[in-house]
Amino acid sequence: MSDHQNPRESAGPAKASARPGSDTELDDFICFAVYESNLAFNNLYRSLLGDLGLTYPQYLVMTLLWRRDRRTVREIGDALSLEYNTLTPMIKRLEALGLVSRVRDEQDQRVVNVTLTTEGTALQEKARKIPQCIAEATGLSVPELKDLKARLDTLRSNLRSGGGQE
Amino acid sequence: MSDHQNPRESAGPAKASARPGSDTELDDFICFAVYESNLAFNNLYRSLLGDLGLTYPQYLVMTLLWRRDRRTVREIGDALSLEYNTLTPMIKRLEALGLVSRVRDEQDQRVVNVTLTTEGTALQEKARKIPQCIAEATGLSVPELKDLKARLDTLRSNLRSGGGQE
DNA sequence: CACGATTAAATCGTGCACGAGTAAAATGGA
DNA sequence: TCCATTTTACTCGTGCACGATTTAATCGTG
Repeated sequence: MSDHQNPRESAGPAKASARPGSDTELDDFICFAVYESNLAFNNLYRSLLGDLGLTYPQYLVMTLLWRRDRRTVREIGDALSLEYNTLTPMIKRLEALGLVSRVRDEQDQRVVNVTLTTEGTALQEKARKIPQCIAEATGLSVPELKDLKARLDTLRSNLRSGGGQE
Repeated sequence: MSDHQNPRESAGPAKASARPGSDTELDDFICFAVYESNLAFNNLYRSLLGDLGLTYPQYLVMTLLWRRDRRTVREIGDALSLEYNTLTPMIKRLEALGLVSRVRDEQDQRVVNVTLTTEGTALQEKARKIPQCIAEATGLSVPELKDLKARLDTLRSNLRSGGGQE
């Protein structure tokens, strides 16, 4: 009925950055700030990764493999907090692109090992400039980024422990 | 080839929260911290919104309408940074749930006005406790949340201005 | 050895997000 | 007035994310 009823006792008022032009009516939702920041990152990555033919989640998987090759699907899922039903199709797409190969483990036939192909390894060169571009696009200094990351890690840890098995 | 080559001059070292158990190999990516926080929020909202039969993006749309009813699809898209191709099916699902109605504007036949149904308005009562639950699940104080939100707003603004039309 | 329980992975269905393309209404000059 | 342009919305195809279910391999314990 009424026009502006804010649940401000919960998530905080935070009317700081309300510019007249932008419709920031969900200012007091911290989750919305995270949601929007994630969308902004995705869109930035989309333009940067277009040359490589990768999506952002695919880039994360490739980054893991560039750092340490030969991982199981489960290991990748643990690192990215993703389930098999997300990863299996995604890794199959990377396989179709010729970047990774999926082979059953000899010792344990349940396990699928994901390894880089020559082409997948070579792609790392073309991706080397990306972290630098991202860091610059944030417009924040290294200490600021470090601090923000620490706060987000705390937030994420709290959210998982609270929502998971309370 | 080599085992650990970190692009740490760009996105910051940030080896602070590396616990032995959790596989945090993407620590130095600020984007990854945002990505993971967003996933954590989504999963928390999923459990909270299950009773209402809403998804998180649907909840955001409903929240906008609860604050001010009768919005065009464009207004909703501006508020959430979403395109028509995302919103049109989503709002049609809300319509199928009986929560909103979509009617063409009399003056401008291009415009579709989205308004709450009686049922949609009534749903606000059941959703009233959610912001409080979310705020508590973050485990952060109101000043901390306010500060974190301000930093994310800066980050998002920088990302958009840099990646958009440079 | 046998057999229930656990684990790794895959499949299916739903919904969000976006690029590309389409359609129709409204607008703005020449 | 007329027509190109803009605006609003929609459709289609692809990929991510997850709940629910399924399959196959391995483990554990009697």
